[in-house]
Amino acid sequence: MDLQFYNSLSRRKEKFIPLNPGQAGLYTCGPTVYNYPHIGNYRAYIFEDILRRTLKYFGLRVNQVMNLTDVDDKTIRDAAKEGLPLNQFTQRYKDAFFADLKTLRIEPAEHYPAATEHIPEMIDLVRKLLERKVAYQTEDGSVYFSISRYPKYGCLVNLDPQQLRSSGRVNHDEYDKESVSDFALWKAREPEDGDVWWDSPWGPGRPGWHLECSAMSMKYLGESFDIHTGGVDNMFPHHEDEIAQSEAATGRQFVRYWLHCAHLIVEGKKMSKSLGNFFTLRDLLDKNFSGRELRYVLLGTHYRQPLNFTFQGCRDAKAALERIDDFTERLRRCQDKSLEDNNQQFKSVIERAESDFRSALADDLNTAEALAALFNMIRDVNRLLDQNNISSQQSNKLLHLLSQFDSVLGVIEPDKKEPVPPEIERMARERQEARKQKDFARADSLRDQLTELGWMVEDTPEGPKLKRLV
RNA sequence: GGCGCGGUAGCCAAGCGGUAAGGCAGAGGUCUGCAAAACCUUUAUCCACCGGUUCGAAUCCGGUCCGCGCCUCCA
Repeated sequence: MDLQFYNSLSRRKEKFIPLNPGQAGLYTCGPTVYNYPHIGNYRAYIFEDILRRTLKYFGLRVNQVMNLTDVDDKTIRDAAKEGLPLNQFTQRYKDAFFADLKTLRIEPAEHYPAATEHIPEMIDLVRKLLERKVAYQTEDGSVYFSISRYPKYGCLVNLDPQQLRSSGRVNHDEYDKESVSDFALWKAREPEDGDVWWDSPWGPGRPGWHLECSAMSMKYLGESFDIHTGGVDNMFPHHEDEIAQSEAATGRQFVRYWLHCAHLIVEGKKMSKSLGNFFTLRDLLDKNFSGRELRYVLLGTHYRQPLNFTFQGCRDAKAALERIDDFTERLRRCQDKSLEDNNQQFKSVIERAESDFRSALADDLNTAEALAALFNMIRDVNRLLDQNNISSQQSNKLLHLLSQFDSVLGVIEPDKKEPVPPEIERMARERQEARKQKDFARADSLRDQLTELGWMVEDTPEGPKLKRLV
């Protein structure tokens, strides 16, 4: 099955045909590093991670660029509030971001360009736009993009430029824009900016918000590239403006496929600090949920569907993952038994799983369905396992298949297990001894003691198994 | 007001023209010394509501109600 994605540009699913066969250029909107990201942000990053991993699963070489926005109104404002130099302030959040990526098992991108390190590229772009007369300079030394000189404006979000209302949010310093909807390419230095400014042909200032993404994506991926992603809220104005300024500068199509992921709500309500339902990854870890569990929760809903995040959902995820863990553990312990010839049956289980999994992902990254394919396989194989009808060679094959699935999902591999303390081990052995003597009262009392210490013991045909209670 | 998304079992959630995936939870059973795990059976005659198109609709069209997002710096 061919890979297809829902392209926001055309509002329909389209077969994915990369610009260069066998490769995919991917620009994923990254964090503005002025704060710790919340779980909604992570929904976007995990969606982007699934996209990346799926492209690889389908044999494409991926070149992913994720920007770090380390200069904008908020970074400047908050750094000043804390009396820190901008780069020192943003470094804290960059570090936290990368730590979180690890916790969430998000694969690193090939490039993480920071806006502050690409000022010259941005200035070049502004220069080009001025040359092409789609931008103009104002008296204070700012440069704006002129929407009226770019007829295609609004193609992504289907907005009528005439209808853009002038919101009350227009800054006092933008009074000399030709049109309220024109957006800043370069912002002249203001007193509040402190020492955050760069020299430019138009005087000291800093880049406009959208400029970095155009400049950096084109630098690393070329003037025209395959895929650009972000949250739906970024479609306007951010992505719309990116398209305008990039295509006006190059005369070429900027991005071929735009993918946007929907938002996350919490217990049916919009996440907001005032409602007290605003969570960072740290908050979840403090509540004893793992990154793996959050990742699983986020994979359960298709990325273009609003996701209702609940703590019940996190608990459900825990249980579902335990089912996966029990299964992989069972495969690892699997030993050859007296086997009937089950090759035909085994083959059909594997084939169905593989093809269902593959077509689920191919169809616009349907992770919910991919997960269903995984669980169907688990049930089928458990059935064979119950009949002692899986050879060790077959179980190895299955473990290999699971790791292939996990190269996309990133949730199958268990978290590092706490080693079993010797004392616990000893008690389990003692209990096993008691069971052999048919001293079940003693065996059960030992099991109760183990439970109290936080360990569950399960008796399996291969001997007792200890599980940490969570 | 404009543009757009959604309402599917107790909860989460796929499916988007051919007769309801999957996970969690619940009930009964098999297995087990007892458990746990696993497996089996079971849990929506029905997909917000009302009309229409069709041999056939949760899926398409129109309308109604409800929830949500964006409309200049929020994933």
